Amino acid sequence: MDTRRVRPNLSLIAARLDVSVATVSNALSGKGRVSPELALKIRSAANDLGYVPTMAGRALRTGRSHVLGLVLPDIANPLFPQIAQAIERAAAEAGYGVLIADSRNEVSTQTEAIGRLLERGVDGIVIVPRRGTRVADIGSPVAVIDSPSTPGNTVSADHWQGGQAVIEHLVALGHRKIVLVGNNPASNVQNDRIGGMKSRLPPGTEARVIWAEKIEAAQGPGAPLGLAALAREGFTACAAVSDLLALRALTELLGAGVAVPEGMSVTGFDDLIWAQAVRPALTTIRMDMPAIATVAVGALTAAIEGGSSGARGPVMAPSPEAGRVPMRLIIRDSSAPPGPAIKTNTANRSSNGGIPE
Amino acid sequence: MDTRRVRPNLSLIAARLDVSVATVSNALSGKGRVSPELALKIRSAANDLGYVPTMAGRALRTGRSHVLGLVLPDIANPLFPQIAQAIERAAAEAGYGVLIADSRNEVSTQTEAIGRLLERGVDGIVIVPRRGTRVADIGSPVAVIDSPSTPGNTVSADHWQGGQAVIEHLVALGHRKIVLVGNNPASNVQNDRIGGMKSRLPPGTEARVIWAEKIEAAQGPGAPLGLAALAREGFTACAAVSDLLALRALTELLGAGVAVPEGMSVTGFDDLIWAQAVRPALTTIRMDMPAIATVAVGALTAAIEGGSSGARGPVMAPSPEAGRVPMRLIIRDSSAPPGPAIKTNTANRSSNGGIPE
DNA sequence: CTGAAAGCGCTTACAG
DNA sequence: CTGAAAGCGCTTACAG
Repeated sequence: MDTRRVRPNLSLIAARLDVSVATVSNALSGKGRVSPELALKIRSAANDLGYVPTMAGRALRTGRSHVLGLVLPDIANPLFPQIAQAIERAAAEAGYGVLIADSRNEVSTQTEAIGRLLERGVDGIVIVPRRGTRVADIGSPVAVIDSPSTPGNTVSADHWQGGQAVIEHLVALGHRKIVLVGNNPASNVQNDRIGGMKSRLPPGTEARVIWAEKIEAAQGPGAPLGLAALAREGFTACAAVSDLLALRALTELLGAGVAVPEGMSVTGFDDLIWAQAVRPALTTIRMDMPAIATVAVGALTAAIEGGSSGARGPVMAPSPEAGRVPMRLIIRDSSAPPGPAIKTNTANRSSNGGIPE
Repeated sequence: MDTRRVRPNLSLIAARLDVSVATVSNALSGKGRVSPELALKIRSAANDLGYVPTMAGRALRTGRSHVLGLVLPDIANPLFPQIAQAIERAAAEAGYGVLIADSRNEVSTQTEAIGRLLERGVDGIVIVPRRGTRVADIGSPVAVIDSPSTPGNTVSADHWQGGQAVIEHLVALGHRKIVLVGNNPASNVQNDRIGGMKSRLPPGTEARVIWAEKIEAAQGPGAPLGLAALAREGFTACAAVSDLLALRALTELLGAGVAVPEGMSVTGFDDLIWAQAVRPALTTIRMDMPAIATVAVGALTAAIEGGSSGARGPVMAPSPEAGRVPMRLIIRDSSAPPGPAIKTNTANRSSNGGIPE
């Protein structure tokens, strides 16, 4: 009754048309060793039967799975959707699937995760390390996103340039006393961002760097960053190394009665989903994930399909600079010129703070 | 020179030990048809050679890839990390890999994505639809997370119960006038959450439902939700259907000078990463993703490995109720008893709002 | 232009 | 307990 009980294969098509499987294979792969008429007939038969090539067969024969692995040592990282989406698209475009693996931020699990991926026969691996864990030669093409490990196989956002763009923006708005807010001073990415910021401070400007983890270590978890006090000292802007920190800064300032951006401008990094949800919406700077993914996947597929000796181990940009993708500033409402002696956001508010007596 | 030039296979091991590949296969798969001593020798040889089974060969022979597909129609959804992590873990535990596919929130792309996954030979698919798009029978086991499609193949957080838990919490704190904040009235999930909230309002309490999209449609994009005015009307708490909305509510309130939680308590939904980053940290309610993933993956693997007729098409809970996983309330600082006539958060603030004159 | 054959690495009846 | 053989679906020299 059910005509398509079994999944059709090349033999079925061949039998239907009374030709050989080799010819069917050649016709379908379009290598052009088949007469146009026959090829047409074969293709339409394949279509009618709902033929879908079995990857296992192809993979076994060719030695290529056309699957890439994506290792996220910190899958809880809120950047993950952007990364996964970009990699998946770039891979799909290149004819590859993406197998994910979570290494739960542990080195041992990362090794395991890579192993599992390799067992599943991935042709190459994209790794996004949290800290710059050095990725050993795994005997397969590897592309590292965002933290240099083995030189030459890394692509990354240009965090330094991103930091510069933020400061240029704030300085152009007229800010002269700026707080730079980091979380963890041991992070390469954060140091790059802050380094870039510092490098663009014109003479006559003042910057103060604060690290959230240090503050918490000293004053206990959840301790306030003390930005309201800095506002009182005359700082008019605060540039955070992440949207998460910017969010914390923003709510802390608003809660302390410092209006944003009038009392203090706030900027973030990464343009995560909530940057647009807060009020004021967050000025931030965004990685060009599609570009980064294209570089990573492109390097991988080149190594895979190029074959031979180059196909094993790290691939990618020969110089560390080559793999740096510029970041883009996105200006929203949380940054503005320093307030003209605006005291606070009392304008929107009844004298008792909007709470009925 | 390089001893492990080629990837070792069963034949290599067999040759090394002068036994048949069948025996090697049996020894390694531990089916117990081999004498203990031989099995031991084979296993150690396999180990020495660094043998890793080739999935393509196994898949071709057994017809099982041991890979599951994960279709995210909205990969940009901030819940994605939680979902992907939970599914990946549950799958890995069951011996399956996870291939991701992004359908970019379009129906046509969703069909394509499923097709790509099927071509790659996945044994089953987990789908997380954004709206309740009905998933057609694709001839493979399917588990749907979160939006009922074909009845009986869905697992979901119990959004209704989650809404109830939020209101119970607020009512217990003493709130009697509560704003319920939704985004899109067409969303099943949001309606479930709000429905649950309403169902737990005791007599004598008052609730007002507002929908962000409606407000924006009427007053333009980015229009304020008007929560400060509601605070003035005597509302003391605001329960949002998502952390994103709660974040918007929180910043809007703080910006308007209404202290949180003193002037108004705020609660969210989902416990996304930023719920802990804001000040005050957000009281919210969390889906039990690991449990949901376990149900989804378990149903899939049962259908796959159970084989026979049940292996095709939707699988899972027979009744719509069976697949409902309870949500858990997480109490943080943004909810508290209604302020005892606290006016605003002036305590932390100099009279001019922290801005130097 | 077309086909017969070999083989990728594995597992599974089946025979001994 | 062990092995010889077949076959999963595909592609690729090779021969005609």
